[in-house]
Amino acid sequence: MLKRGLERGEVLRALGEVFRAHGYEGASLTLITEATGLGKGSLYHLFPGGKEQMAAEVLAEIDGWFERHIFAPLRTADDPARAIAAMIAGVDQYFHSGDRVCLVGMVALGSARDSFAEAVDGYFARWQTALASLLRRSGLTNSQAQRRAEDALLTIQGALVLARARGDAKIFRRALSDLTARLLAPPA
Amino acid sequence: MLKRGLERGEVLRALGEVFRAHGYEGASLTLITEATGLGKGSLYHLFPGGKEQMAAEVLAEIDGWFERHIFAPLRTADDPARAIAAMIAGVDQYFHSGDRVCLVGMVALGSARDSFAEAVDGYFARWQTALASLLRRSGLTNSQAQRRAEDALLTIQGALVLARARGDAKIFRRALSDLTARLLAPPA
DNA sequence: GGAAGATTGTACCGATCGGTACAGAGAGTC
DNA sequence: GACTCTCTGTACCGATCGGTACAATCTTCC
Repeated sequence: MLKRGLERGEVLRALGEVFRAHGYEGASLTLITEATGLGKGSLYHLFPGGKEQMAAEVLAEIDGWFERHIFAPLRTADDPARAIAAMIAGVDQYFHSGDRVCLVGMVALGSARDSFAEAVDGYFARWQTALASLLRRSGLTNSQAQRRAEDALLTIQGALVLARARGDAKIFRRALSDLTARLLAPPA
Repeated sequence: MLKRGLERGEVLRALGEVFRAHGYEGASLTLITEATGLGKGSLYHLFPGGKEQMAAEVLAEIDGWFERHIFAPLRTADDPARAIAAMIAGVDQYFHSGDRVCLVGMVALGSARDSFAEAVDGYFARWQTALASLLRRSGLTNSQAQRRAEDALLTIQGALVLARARGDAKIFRRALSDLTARLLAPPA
């Protein structure tokens, strides 16, 4: 059991924030011990694989969250409009309306990408497939659905980058609102 | 004068590739000396401000390239369709059709953001303003033009992230092609 | 209470970090 | 050739990096 009842999930959440704030290479063990309140001894006891294992588990936890809250609902929903609204709401919540950065996207851009290529690709691939399957059920052809899902993912990532770059979270909310309309539009 | 006739511009270009490949924090002086062929002595002679100055000058050089090849033409063009096509072609060229990452976007996401906040914000702000001015001349209202320009920047950034994440540069080309159509569409 | 195992803080490791000092090589000028 | 000034390679700096070793401390169960 962990000291002070700290669960592994809480540790992972703290780790996630450190990686988000400083990137994989920038997240030093000093920063990590500060953020988690855990000494090196505890850290390496929990994660014998070191920083790489920490990052891998953080990515897996993020993936799990999206799987439960975003991907799975998309696959099973029967009302497209409601499902899309729910996805957008979930995304808005997860990214704190643009104040929070996407760790998966960050890793993809950095040099740590190669170490986590599979996790990164899988995350976006499953998201796109889940969204496309919903769009197909709403009347789009397979290729239309794939393309529109790709557009959705790329819009979310771009909005996070631009919002961060310009220090204006409203950019993210505007993009999400436009995206909702674009996803619900009738097939061209 | 530089050894072997190496110009400062060439050094900056090599530096840019190192920063792109490893991020600001990941670009160690060892990596930098290898990429530029310059020892520490030369490096610190050329850039007394160290890594931070190197990154600042690289960002400035990128900014200059976009200013000359993208922003300025947008401001003075009289044929919107041609100007937009030229911008898209320039962007496609600069980012090697999706194989190259946007250093400005990368810096924006990383923890080095605060050090270069002004440069990062200015780059996107001038791009958006230049594009919006063209769109206004093509018949859009000011707010429509601003919003559509914002969408363009975010789409480009997102496409670069997603293409990188999925290891598929075609995503970038598709996004640019769709973006062209969206920019040329009549006002809603 | 005492054995066993999980958990922890601390000291320490070699490697590498960004940066400095400085002697000397190279080029230009007279 | 000698003086100047620009440029460069190398040795070195303290700090920090990710990671390991290990003894001390807690829990748990008997």
